[in-house]
Amino acid sequence: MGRQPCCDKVGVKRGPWTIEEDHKLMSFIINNGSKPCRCGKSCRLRCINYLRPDLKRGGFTEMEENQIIQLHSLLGKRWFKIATHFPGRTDNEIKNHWNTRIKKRLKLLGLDPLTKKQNTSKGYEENVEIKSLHNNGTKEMKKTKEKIEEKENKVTWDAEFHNYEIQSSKVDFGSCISQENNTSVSSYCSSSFSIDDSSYPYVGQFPYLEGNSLQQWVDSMDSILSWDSLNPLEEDFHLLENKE
DNA sequence: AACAGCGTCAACCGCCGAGAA
DNA sequence: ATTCTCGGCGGTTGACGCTGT
Repeated sequence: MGRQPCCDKVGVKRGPWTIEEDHKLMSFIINNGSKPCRCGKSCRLRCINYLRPDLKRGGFTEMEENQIIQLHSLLGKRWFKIATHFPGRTDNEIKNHWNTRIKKRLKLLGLDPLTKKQNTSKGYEENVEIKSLHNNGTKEMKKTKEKIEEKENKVTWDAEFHNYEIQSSKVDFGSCISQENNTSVSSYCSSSFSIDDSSYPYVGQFPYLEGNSLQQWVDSMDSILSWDSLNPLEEDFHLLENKE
């Protein structure tokens, strides 16, 4: 058995993050606020997987997918290593994408997700056979084909949206804030957002970023992302909380 | 309209290794 | 040398939204 999970600590909150907690965490990172009542591990994860300003959002492009497949055959399930080849992507994101989409895509193509070779063992073909027997074959196959096409169209759209996001990320925070005052709370919370909602979900939500460029934020994040100083500061946090 | 099944993804779990005590 | 603590990272879970019946 391993050690007890750090989140078992009394008074340490778990579950989905609230906007307020994100604010606290961002504020804590920038060094003028209190840390949310979460364990360091959870804060680190939240920052890496969600709050990082250089994060790309939206679906993976076909090129990215192919690159993931290639890297997976070279590195195996070392998602962190794979993620280092995709600036703005997290290991979690890549892992999720692999498990939910790429695996299936390879299977549909009759390829073994592990070896990427044509799957000659029964698995895939058997599936198709069973489906044809049970669902009158051609109808089901047509549906599957339509689904694949639909998803591929989505990927193309997602790729275009990516470009939009990349362009958005080049914009200075200061100028963004004035444009983004209308950003709704729901779009901030959501992991996916429409073009109408505009670029990064937290832009405009952190007034203390005003005047700072995105790059400055990234730099300040990088300097603390080792999180070495985070746990000792938990005590300070409690003191600050009591003062509030 | 209601329900079931499925897909997605954020967040947590827990093992492992490194480094400190 | 041993024990303890913590961060890293792959595996897993569960909530939520979407789609089909």
